[in-house]
Amino acid sequence: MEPVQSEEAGLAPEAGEAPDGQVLGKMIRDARKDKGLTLEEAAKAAAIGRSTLSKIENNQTRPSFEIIRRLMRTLELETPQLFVQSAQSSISGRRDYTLAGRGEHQETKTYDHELLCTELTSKRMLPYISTIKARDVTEYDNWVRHRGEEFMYVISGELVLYTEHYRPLAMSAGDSVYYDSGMGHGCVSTSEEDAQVLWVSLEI
Amino acid sequence: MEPVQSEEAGLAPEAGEAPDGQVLGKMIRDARKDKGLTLEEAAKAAAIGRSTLSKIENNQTRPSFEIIRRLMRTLELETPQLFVQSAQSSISGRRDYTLAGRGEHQETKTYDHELLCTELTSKRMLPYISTIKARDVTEYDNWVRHRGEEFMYVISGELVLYTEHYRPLAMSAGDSVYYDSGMGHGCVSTSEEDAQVLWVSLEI
DNA sequence: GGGAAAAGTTTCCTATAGGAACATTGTGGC
DNA sequence: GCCACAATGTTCCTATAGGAAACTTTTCCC
Repeated sequence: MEPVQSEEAGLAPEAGEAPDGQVLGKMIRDARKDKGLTLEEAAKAAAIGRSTLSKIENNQTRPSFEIIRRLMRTLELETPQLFVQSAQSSISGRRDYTLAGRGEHQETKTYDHELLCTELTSKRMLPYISTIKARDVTEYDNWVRHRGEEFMYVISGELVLYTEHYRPLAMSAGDSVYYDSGMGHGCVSTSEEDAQVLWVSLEI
Repeated sequence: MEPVQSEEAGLAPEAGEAPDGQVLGKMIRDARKDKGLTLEEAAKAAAIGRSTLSKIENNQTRPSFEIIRRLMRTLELETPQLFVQSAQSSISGRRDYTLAGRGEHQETKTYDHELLCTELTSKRMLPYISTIKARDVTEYDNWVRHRGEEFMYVISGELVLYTEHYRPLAMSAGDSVYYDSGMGHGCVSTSEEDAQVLWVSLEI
C-alpha cells in the first residue's frame, strides 16, 4: 500500500532516506557511558523502557520528541547539539554551542565534551572537542571502548593516552593518533592546565 | 470527543513537571503565525503533513523528534525554548559566522598536505593537515569534489571556505565545519600568514 | 576455563504517530 | 441571508514507536 514514498525525499536537506539516525544514537550512548550508567539505570531515570533506549542508541527507531527530551535531561545533554537548525545546509560547525547554559555544560570528572557539528542525521563521523581535566592518575583501568575508529589531535596541553594493548603514549600540542576504538583507551592530562583534544570518531 | 487525553498520565512519574508537552503546540502555532504562514504552507515547507501539524499545534499528538526538528528549522525556533521552559530566548546555536561576501581573488592552487596516519589499509577515515598558502586561491569552477564527508578544523590562520551551494564561510582558528564533500569546495587563506587546517575525510 | 550474573539486543504485541481524505468553520462579496 | 473558498479540524488507516519479556552477549568471579 505504499506506491509512492517519494515526497519525503524531496524537501529534506539531507538526501538519503537511509534510516540512519547515525550519530544521534552514538551521542546518546556516549553521554550515558560518560555518566557511568547502564541501559537499565539510564532508562529508568529517564522513565523510558530499556529496550527503547537500546534501539535509540543503535539507531533502530525514530524516537519521539518527548522521549528525547527526557533523555537529554537525564543525561544532561546540551540541547542545541541535537538540533540547531543549520539552515538546510550541510555546512555546520563552529564552536558556537557553548552558549547560554553557561557552565552547565556537560561535564564529567574527567572529560568535558563539546560537539562540533549539528544536524546529526546524515553524518557518519562525529567530531568533538574534549577538555581533559588536569588530574593525577597513577594507573588507568577504566577504558572507554566502542566499536569503530577514532582520530585524535591534541590542540593544547600535555596528556598521556593509555590504551589497552600498547604502552602509554605521551602527547602534546600538534600530535595526533589514529586507532581502533574497540581497543580500550583513555586520556590523562599531565600538565598543570587542562588539555584540549579534537576527536573525530567513526562508528562502524 | 474532546480527548483530554492526559498524554503523560501513564508514563511520567514526576508530577511537578510536564509543562512542555502542553506548551509545545502553542509555541509552534505562535511561531507559525509570526511568520505569517498557513498550516498548509508551513507543513509543506517542513515536509510534513498538514493534519500532522494541526494535531501538534493542538497538542493532540506526541510528535517524533524528527518532525519537531524539521519544524524548528522551518519556523526558525530557538531550540532551548522547547526544553527549558520560560527560557528567556537564550541566543543559542546562532550562526555567528562572519560571512565573506565578494569574489575577486587571484588564483593559484597549492595546498601542502601532510598525512597524519600511516598504514592506510584498515583505516576508513583519512586525517591530514594542510597548509594553505597566504593569498592562495582555488578556482571556483574547479572545485574539489569527492564522494564522502569531510570535517575540517582550523588550527591557525584565517581563511574562507568556498562551497558550491552555500555562501562563503569565513573561518579562523578554532572554527570547524562538516560537509558533504561531494559538494564542490575549496579554501582560500585571507591572512598574512599561511593557514593551517586539519581535515578528516571519509570516503563512501 | 567455566558458570553465573549483568549488560545489551531482539522479538512480539499494542497503542498511536503521521498522512490522505473528508468535514467543519470562518470570512468576504453579493 | 446565502454562496464561494480558504483555513483549520477530524476521521480513518497503515506503519511503527515503545515496552515487556525472551534471548544473546559480555563481564566477572572462582
